[in-house]
Amino acid sequence: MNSISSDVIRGYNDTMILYLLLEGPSYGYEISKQIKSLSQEKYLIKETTLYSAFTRMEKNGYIESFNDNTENGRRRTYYRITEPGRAYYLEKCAEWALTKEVVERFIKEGNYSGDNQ
Amino acid sequence: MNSISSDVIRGYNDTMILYLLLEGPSYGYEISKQIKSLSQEKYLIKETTLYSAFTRMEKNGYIESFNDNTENGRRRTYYRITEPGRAYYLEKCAEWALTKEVVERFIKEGNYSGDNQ
DNA sequence: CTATCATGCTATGTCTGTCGTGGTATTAAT
DNA sequence: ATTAATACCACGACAGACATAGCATGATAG
Repeated sequence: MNSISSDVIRGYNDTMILYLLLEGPSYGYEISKQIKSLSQEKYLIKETTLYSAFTRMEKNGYIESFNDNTENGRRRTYYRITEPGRAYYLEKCAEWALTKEVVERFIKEGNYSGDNQ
Repeated sequence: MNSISSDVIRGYNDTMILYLLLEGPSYGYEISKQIKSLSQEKYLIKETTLYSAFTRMEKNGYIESFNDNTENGRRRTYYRITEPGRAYYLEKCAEWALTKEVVERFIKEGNYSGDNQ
């Protein structure tokens, strides 16, 4: 047990992406690297999962795409978070608090001795 | 926000069911009532979700079904947890700890002032 | 005795998010 | 030239959750 299976974190991919977009516009490859490092390699989002999340969230109005026309490097699609996106993110944070509370009533703690790190 | 959407808790239905089975054999209707009350009405598992979880987990060897032949009330299918089921449950608990740790790096706490239930 | 409600379970098909596979294209380094 | 890292996308498969619908028993009320 050193990484997270996808159907456990399912439903929080969008939240993680939006969190990173709160700090400013970004694009696919960068987001995936940030998720990797912020999670300390414990969660690696799949490319297809990421890009389909972009598509879905843009359709839902949570993010907007645009192109960087300073135009020195590679072609990229940038995304920025919208106001509905911020609201959605906050909802998900509240929902997380509830979920955590509920799930933990069904979890037995202990006996995985605190691994350092 | 007073209930939990399903794809958030997806991946923990099995864990919740197994937790309840740790205390002894049980059956569908009872489990659903217990999930409701233990979660303080915050999560209501759908019947079809519950019974398909039973089927899946029995196929995976995490639970076993049997009939109560004291036979005074309705026909029920009871389930008991197996050894692999216990092991699986403990794995999920460990995974939960990891998941929680990761997800919380992407969550902004605060500003949902503790609503009194 | 029949209607109704709570209990208890199952069959069938749909939907959604994740992901495997495979492909395209640009840039930088060897 | 070739390779690796970057950057993205199309397509289809799959699994879990769920809507809908149905069946059957037992208890309670009229």
